[in-house]
Amino acid sequence: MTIKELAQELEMSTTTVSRVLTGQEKKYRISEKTAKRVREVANKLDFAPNQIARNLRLQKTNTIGLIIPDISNPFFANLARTVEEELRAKGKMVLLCDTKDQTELEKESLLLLLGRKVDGLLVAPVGKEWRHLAEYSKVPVVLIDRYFQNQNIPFVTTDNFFGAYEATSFLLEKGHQNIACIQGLAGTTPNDERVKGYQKAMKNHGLSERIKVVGDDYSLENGYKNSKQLLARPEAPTALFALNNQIAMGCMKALKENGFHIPNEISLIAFDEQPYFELLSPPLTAIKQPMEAIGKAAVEILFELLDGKNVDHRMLKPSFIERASVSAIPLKP
Amino acid sequence: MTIKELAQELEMSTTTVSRVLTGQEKKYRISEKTAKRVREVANKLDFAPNQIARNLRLQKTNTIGLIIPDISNPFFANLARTVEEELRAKGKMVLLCDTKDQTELEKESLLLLLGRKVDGLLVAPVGKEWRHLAEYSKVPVVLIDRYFQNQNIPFVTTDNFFGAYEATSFLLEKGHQNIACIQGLAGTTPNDERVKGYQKAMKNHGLSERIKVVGDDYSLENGYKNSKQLLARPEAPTALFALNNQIAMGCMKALKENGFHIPNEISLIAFDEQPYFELLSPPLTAIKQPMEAIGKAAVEILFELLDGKNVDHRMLKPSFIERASVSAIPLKP
DNA sequence: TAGATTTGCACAAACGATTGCGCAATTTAG
DNA sequence: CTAAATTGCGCAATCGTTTGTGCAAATCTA
Repeated sequence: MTIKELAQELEMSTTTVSRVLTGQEKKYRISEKTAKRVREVANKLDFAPNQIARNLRLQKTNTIGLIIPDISNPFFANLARTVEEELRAKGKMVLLCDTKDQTELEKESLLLLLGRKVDGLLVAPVGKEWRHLAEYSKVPVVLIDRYFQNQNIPFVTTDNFFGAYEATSFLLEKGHQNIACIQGLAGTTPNDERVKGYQKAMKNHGLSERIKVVGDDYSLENGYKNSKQLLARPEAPTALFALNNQIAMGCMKALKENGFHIPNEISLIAFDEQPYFELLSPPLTAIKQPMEAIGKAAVEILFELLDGKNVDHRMLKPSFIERASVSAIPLKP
Repeated sequence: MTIKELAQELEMSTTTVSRVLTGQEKKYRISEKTAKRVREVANKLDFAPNQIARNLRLQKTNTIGLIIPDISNPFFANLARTVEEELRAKGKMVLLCDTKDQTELEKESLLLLLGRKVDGLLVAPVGKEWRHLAEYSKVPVVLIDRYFQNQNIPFVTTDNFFGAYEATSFLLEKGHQNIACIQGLAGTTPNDERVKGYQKAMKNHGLSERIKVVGDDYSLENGYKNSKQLLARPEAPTALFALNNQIAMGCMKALKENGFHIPNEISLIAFDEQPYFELLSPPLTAIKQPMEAIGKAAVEILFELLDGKNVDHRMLKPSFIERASVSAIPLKP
């Protein structure tokens, strides 16, 4: 049913109907009597305006594009959930794109979404390239999680440096000196910041030469493979710091397979909390990112941009969840 | 840049430009020379047609609505991933709605998506009501996971009865007789089918009077609470069958808290496999749903519907993953 | 060479809403 | 009672595409 048919039913012009239904009756001096009748009949006939036509006319779609590297990663799934909820509350819908951590798919997604005239974009970028994000976008963009220094695209992220510094310091205070860090995708900001936090803590304890960073992506396999290699060395580490949840799983798998007892023989900390961490054995010590706050902040910033305001980035503090996967090491003489 | 501006640049009509860019040059006898020039200039100027306008004119949006109870549940997150990938390959995009397992939000989502003229709908419904799904929809709908008997809405689902029957039989063969089943949302088809599978297996072993089904939703808390209650009874079960992954987590948490050793003192099986199950201790025996196949099948069916074909439902076999959370019980005399 | 075909493109009407402007009818002012 | 002001609503353009139809120019037929 179109507004035209509705107008015929009412025996008046589409103009009047439209004005009533968009709440402009006063502005255009439609009599209350007419307005009431319009609303009643529209209701009775279940009239709903064609959004496509509205979008075209109003040059606005009330749609936000959400670009994410991997929705099956619980980190991003949670993000999507919060974002969807917040946007829905503000009358927007979300077009979802999963890039599988491939920059090419990210570019393609960007173009597709812009072609569909989204009002804005929320992007958790792959993180290696940024030009396409800055160039193509005529609409407001907010980056999430991964971002780019000096690029003037607003972002919201965890304070990765702080979290990693804290975690490493915790291990150091427990007496660990031989701590290896298994990183994710090098070159992406969160990863590099976490590595820096780890390095800084090591340096502060005078252990610069003990710094050891291995690994090259955010996968379970990466954690698994590198753990095995580390354990095989003569100077095997006494503690592992896994830079995301999937890497941590890989570590755990490797440690168990090789018969290393956690935490008696080796300690483990993960960046990224997951609900099941408390059920593992031992329960896993982790740095928790404020997922919900991140999602909310991103939407907030996006709306400020849509309002034409100038906004900066936002960096949120992670929290430290101490569990049983870390044990103290007696001080060596 | 609009097609009009592009046409001016080329000094020809929008008609011609449009026909070339939509590949109808032969049908409308545009000379190859002209066509080539159009394509070149369009490329150089990065012209991309306004999809909103196309959608309006073509009465087709190339957009599919995806309605899901909870995207933060890995089961559905995985589903979303597959669906997005399959749809993208076919040139469709997905509008995402999360209903938080509330029928009201599901109805609202349905209306919103229809207002936006999606070409079709993929719905993992809350599952208690179905009228809105059948009534409102002028577009093809495929249900996923939860479905409705006799409703003539095509669906794709795991063979829940079979999976549950198999799991229960496995426990029975191991000598368990006192097996409790902790269910999810009663009244939803997958849940009820799983319960039936459990009951059938028990009956086949002559244990009808030992059938015990408790619980009332798909949450961790439900699994936790009911496990505690079961354990407190004089005739505590020797095995638990948790009807989804979150319930299983709740069971595990309760068992650990109460100091019950799995599987020595009590066995546990979960319906729904998750990647981290193998890392729990003990690794959790589970019934794995063919997630990817489900997503693919759903998209396939949807396209058949869009092609005007008549399709029935599809029921996919789950697989059984045996791990260490079940032990045998010596036969009683 | 005249008429019939074919070739190559453009006009203008959709798609379904919103909105600036105008124009009667009614009310108010004087 | 007439002119001015107000009230109540509709005409038609517009958003950016696609497409049925028409109309010249070029080519072919005989």
